[in-house]
Amino acid sequence: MQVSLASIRDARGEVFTEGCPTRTVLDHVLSKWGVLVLGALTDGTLRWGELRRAVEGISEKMLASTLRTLEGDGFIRRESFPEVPPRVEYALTDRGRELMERMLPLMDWIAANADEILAR
Amino acid sequence: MQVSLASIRDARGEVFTEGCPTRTVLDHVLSKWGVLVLGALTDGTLRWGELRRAVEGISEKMLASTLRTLEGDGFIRRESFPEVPPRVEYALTDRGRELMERMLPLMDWIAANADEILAR
DNA sequence: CTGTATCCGTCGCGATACTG
DNA sequence: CAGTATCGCGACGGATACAG
Repeated sequence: MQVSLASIRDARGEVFTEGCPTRTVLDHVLSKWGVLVLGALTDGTLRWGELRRAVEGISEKMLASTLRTLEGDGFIRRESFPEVPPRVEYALTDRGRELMERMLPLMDWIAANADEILAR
Repeated sequence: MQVSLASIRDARGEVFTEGCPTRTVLDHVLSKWGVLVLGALTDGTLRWGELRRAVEGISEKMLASTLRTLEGDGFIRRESFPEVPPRVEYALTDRGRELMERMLPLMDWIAANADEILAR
């Protein structure tokens, strides 16, 4: 079971240098609420209210903030419809789907092993 | 490019329920410093001091705390040698390697795309 | 060298109220 | 329905000093 991170190390052998853009993206994408929001959007478009209910426990403030960050990074797309009452839909972009293709195996493994990991 | 999270949804269609063990493991493993420490250990054993230097910017307090959490979850193993001066080595366990097998493609993709993602 | 203990700032985040 | 504005607290985490 050979695993290596060599391809993403810099010249000094460091993983993700401080101040490096990678750290920022890592923080956005792997944040407490970021992963859950991205996960919720993985199998389809959701409206604001649906998202709020799907990501159990998230506050409106954090949902808004997380959505704006992920939209700013181009992982999700916001589409608002000029109706009454208002309707706004959120969905993964192509970039977001690329990301989730890599994230899903990880979340899947964690979901499958969480109980055993915490059993102690 | 079809992607789905259906396998890890619960009966109510929610992703990771609040209070679920999965959320805890997610927080440990995807924490700001957790990913970097795990990443640093990915291609081999490191001593405390090496780890501190490899994970640029981490404080001693957070390094200690992160290591204890990840050790508690069984992702890393701590081995201390009764020498003077003291020597302590940290390495991934089998479980840790299983985790990193799933995490590395993600980190790799992020490292490769971070610049473009933040370019705006 | 490998940590632990303590202090203490800040800011992440939740709660609440309010608006288009 | 889909958010924004404001307040306030608690804990996350950095700096420093000290210990084994």
